[in-house]
Amino acid sequence: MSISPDILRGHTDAIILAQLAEGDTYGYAINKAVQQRTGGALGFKEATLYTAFKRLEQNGLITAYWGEDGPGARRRYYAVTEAGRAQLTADIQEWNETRAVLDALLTYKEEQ
Amino acid sequence: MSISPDILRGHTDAIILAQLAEGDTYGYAINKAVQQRTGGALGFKEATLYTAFKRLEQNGLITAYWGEDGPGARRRYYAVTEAGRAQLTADIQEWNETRAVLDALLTYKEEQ
DNA sequence: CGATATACCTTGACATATGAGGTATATCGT
DNA sequence: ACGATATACCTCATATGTCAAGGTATATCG
Repeated sequence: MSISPDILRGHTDAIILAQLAEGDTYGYAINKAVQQRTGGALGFKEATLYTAFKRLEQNGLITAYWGEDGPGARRRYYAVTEAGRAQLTADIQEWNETRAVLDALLTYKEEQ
Repeated sequence: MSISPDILRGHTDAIILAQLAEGDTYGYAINKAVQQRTGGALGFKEATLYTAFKRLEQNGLITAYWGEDGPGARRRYYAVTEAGRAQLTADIQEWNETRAVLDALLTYKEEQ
């Protein structure tokens, strides 16, 4: 089983911000990194990814620039802003709260 | 901070099914139970709740009937079906996978 | 006897993920 | 040399679920 769209929803931005917090990178690489880190359990559809970049940039959470080197010139790199880092911190906190809440509501069944 | 709509999305049905798995009950009571169990961190908007009941019933995961006793006659009770129990099991499994994936992608920051 | 809690429901608006489609270069095997 | 695949970007229309806003009615409590 993999993660459904409705479950992914709301976490996309946080995942991207978390990747960018480790250093500037570009869309394709972010997606590969996410796939590797999750053992293939989670990956973005391309439309999801680029929609998210647009949204994050419009919200001032990331900035974008084109690569300058030869073969990487076609890559669009992203950098997280200060506001983006603050948002990531808030997102992680919300995730911790979400995990506690859903564990309380869903995991009782395992105890039976 | 409380759980945002986009984070809640996709978990609503599972939460309702989990409540119904403990015994038949009705909308208002489900919402109160969820609020109590989460210390107020999570509660359904009424429109969300009744939209979910409709969806779950159409998908054959729950069945509905009106209460028969005096003051409870206005209550619409729901019961989880076999398909609903199977769905809940799958939902819990997906939640466990989601928790592992998001912990891997988001919690690195705590280690710094 | 007025305010609040209980209890149900519908409709339209909104945001996000995605399918489907498009463009172009680099790399690798044969 | 060249076809297949990977890399790398993008847009548009659509589907779905949550919610704000609105409505109705009974029960309870001060």
